[in-house]
Amino acid sequence: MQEQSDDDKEKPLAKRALTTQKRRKEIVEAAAACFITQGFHQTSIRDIAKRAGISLGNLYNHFSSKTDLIAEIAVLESDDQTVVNDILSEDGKVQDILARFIAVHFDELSKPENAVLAAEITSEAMRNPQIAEPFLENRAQLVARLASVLISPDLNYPEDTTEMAELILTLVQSTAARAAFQPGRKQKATLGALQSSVCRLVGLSD
Amino acid sequence: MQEQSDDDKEKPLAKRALTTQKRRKEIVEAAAACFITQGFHQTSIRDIAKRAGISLGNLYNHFSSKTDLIAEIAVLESDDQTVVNDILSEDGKVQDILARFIAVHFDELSKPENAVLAAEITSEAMRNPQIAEPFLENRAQLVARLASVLISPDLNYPEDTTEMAELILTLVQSTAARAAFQPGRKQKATLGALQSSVCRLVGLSD
DNA sequence: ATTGAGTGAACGATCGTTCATTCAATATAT
DNA sequence: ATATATTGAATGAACGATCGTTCACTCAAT
Repeated sequence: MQEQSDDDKEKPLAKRALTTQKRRKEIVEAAAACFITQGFHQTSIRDIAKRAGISLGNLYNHFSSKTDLIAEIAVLESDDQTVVNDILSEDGKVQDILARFIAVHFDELSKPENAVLAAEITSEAMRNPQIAEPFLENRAQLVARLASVLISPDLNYPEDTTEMAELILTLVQSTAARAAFQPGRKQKATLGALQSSVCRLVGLSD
Repeated sequence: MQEQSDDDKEKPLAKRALTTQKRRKEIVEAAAACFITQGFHQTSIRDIAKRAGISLGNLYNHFSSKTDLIAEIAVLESDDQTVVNDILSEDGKVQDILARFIAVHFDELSKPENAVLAAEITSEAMRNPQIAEPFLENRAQLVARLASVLISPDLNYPEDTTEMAELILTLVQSTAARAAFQPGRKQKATLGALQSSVCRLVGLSD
């Protein structure tokens, strides 16, 4: 994997920058793991450094403060919603799109790690504007997409679609969080109830 | 207010025990206030003592540890659900009971202080069994009551009422939490959407 | 020669908790 | 009723641990 071309000046991503990028990612993943098991404010910088396998001082070469790290995690977690956002943008019958959206979003958020991290972020966002901003921005985007799906077909739906989209999103996310600590078998039943509930809300047959 | 009866021995609640009880309550209220603005783990014992207007050492005469205080707050907050529990036990038409339940529960949980504290407790309960236990117990009780309301009338409802009760409770609580940070005017619209949504879920006309 | 990742000691602040002590309220003995 | 002993609320200093952050320094990559 040796490359020595003449115009390498435009690609200064040498060994140095590459490992730096990798190291940064390792730190973020270690931090996320710590935050999930211990929570934001019960996790120390030393915990994260130890888990990432680096020294205490070196962590500060990649992140200037603990707050910055928390913010980064919050942003990355919110960005994971890109997948479900894409589903809502696909073509197809409304009931199919909704069903897929609910199933995928539910599956993701009912994983205990994600549920715990989401709860931590939610709690933190209520107090820390730096966390609330990306959190609310991503949510607004998701609501807008979902609302557009609710308009598109000819479901007789004269009401405020944005309000309904907010309500449905809230329902899906919080139901998934609740299901995260149920046994796997009951989870399927909860997902089923959720699916038919949303259908009922938007005026579709189950 | 002097009372000197013969059988006063059975009522040894003298000045001492009374002020102790009062002081304990003051500490709990101070702690709750601190937890709301700073969160559990960003609040120090010194913060609480200062807010309660007592010394650091004296706080330990009333609570043996910070964890105990957090647990006490969590229990008291969950016990506030007694009001809505009573509403569900009243007699009357199902739609009226449901509407009252939703309105009262929503109003309570959409107060920012309560929303913040609830989020804090939820997050903590996922990690701390001492918090999760009373939290889940009270919730189960509320779900049971709500489920019994869903059975009682002759709404054609062959499905699992407990699952539906869980879903409705989740919807009401999380919608209220979301509304807590909306302007007051939008809150009313959200409550309206919530009311009609629940009606639709249980098969009632709006 | 310069840069920046990497290290661990060190710093000052703050944490939860314990401690010795004071003092008013209560219980007991006279 | 008076004197005495005991209790427990109240205080703030003190302790050891841990916190987030900084620092001087090494060394490989540029």
